[in-house]
Amino acid sequence: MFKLLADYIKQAGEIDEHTLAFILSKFKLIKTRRNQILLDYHEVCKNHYFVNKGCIRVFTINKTGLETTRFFAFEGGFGTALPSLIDQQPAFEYLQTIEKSELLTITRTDFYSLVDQIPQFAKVYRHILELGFITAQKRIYGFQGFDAIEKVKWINNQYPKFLSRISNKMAASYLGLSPSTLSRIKHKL
Amino acid sequence: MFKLLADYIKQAGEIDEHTLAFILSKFKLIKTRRNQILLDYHEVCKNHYFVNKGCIRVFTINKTGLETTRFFAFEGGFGTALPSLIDQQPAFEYLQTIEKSELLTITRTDFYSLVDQIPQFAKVYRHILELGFITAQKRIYGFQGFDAIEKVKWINNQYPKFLSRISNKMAASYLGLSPSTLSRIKHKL
DNA sequence: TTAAAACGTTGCCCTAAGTCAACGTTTTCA
DNA sequence: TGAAAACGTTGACTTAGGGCAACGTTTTAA
Repeated sequence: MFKLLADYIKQAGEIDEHTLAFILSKFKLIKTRRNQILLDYHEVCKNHYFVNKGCIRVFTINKTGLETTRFFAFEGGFGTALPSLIDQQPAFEYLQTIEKSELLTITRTDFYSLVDQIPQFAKVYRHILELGFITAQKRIYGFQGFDAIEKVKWINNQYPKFLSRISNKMAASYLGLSPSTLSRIKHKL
Repeated sequence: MFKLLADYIKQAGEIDEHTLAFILSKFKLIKTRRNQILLDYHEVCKNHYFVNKGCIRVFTINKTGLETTRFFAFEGGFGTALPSLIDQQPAFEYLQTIEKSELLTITRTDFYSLVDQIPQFAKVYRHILELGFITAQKRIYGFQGFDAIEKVKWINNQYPKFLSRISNKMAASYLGLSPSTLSRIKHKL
């Protein structure tokens, strides 16, 4: 049950079994349904989630009702409303499992206690942040100056299973396209 | 000369004068010209820069010759090609001072030594990453589903001096607009 | 289990924003 | 300091992709 998470932690640096077990003891398994909301728009985020199975989507809805997907966390990755978790302001975004999922969750308090007390876990957090930053950068990089076809090729390249795993609507809202445009392009490719 | 940087470090947490002085001793002042390139496209990034005066622009040019600006670092902020600095791969982006600038620079080696040896500096790095991540997120957030006018209002809101300080061309390449469109919108507002 | 709601795809039309070009202004650098 | 290059602005034209609607399919939930 903790294998994926243990691997994730180990990859950030050497760690003894005892410390690892202590870290893991702070995580709790939760099972969620398809389309279950983990965090509502106006809530302050209090948990970090590691995806053991399934997928977390981070998305928002603006005043005109347009839905925008910011991020997907798949098996073996962390997902949360990080800005809200960091500064404890309302999230202004939703967290949702878009498939039946198994998540390992840790409270914000426990998470930052581990960061402050256990140097190896500080490294893990550093790794999460570095990866998050690079991912966000790549996305800006990947999107600016790309037309619709290039965006779709880009996502196929970054994560080949993306379009078959994610619904047309959510994929479109991630890529910044209308569902109809994405549908037409998939047909064309 | 080190005042801004010292303030930046102090804001991440309590620090004694001696440790602070040790950290500062690793930074070196460099003065740069307008439009001076600090890092070339295929180079691996070896330095982190703190902007004391002036402005660093991070940008890239794709195969069709289109220039895209990823980030501006102004006075009191850090700027570098962070993905390249982290993983020591070629940057595929440029660093440039777009105004006559004064930068406090530290080598990658010294930077990560400080991160590993001095807990307070690890906090500074954590802060840089958290801020970078949130900034990148806000930008994706701010841009998706926005039309040209909304983007311009957004940037005026985020950083009111932006359009007067940054050239039309660079501002357009940051906002993902053509220079003509940005020019027309500025006229309209 | 089934009625209702949501989704995917496609056609038609429209509009926001890009391209290109012209021209005056500003910046560069030899 | 002055010629050349780059930039900003504006007009005329073009086009990528969004909006809307229709309709069949899939999903939801009572």
